[in-house]
Amino acid sequence: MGRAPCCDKATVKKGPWSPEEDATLKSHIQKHGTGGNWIALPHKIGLKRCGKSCRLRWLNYLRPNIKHGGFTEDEDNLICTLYLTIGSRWSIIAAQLPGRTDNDIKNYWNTRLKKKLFLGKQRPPPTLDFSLADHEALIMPPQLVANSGYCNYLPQQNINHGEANFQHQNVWENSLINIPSLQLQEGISYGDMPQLNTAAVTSSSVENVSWFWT
DNA sequence: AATATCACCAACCGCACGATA
DNA sequence: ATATCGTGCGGTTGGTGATAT
Repeated sequence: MGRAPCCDKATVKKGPWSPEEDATLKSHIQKHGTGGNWIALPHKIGLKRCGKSCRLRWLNYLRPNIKHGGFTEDEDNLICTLYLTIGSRWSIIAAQLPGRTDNDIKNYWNTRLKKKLFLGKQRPPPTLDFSLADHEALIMPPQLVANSGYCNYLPQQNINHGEANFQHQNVWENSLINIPSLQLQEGISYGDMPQLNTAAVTSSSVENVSWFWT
């Protein structure tokens, strides 16, 4: 037996939100908060919506200080850098971009940035397939948390030698390296994109991560 | 002008996880 | 210890407008 659905799908309304629904939800949350229970919220305010749908609508659209569209070059670079570093962990990436939602960034990546970054390339970008513990170790050194910065991986050796070591380092102030530009400037084809050597990545040895050109 | 294809994005779905009874 | 529930997340879908043929 599967898990019980969170709402009655026969009676719940789906599809685009009307301005009236938006106003009802926004007004209630601004006055009373979510009440800590999204499932109960729609019943309480008379919306024929699933609680999850209300939560999504609030977080992605109605919440104050949400920015839509108009991504800057800096934001592009940060998204690309973080994606190449931690993969599709959109909530973590969104946390580095004030006013942006994970859904927005995910859509932006899937529809535009991926194409921009890998324009004309034959294969999709490499997936970074290593454990959660490794992700955490890679992206959350103490300095990173303290400074709300992020880490980066930079090539140490000549890329023509078939193997390049990327050294973990924190990136401060204006020292962010534009990975997409770097790849384009160096004329590296997609086939040269680094594949993560997962065997080289452990929580205890993240200072030097090896990548291999394929 | 009509049709097909593409691009974008809001919203849905199912799963995993943590809290709690 | 375990079952249940609510929440958060990432993947995917479907509607709509823009563009190409």
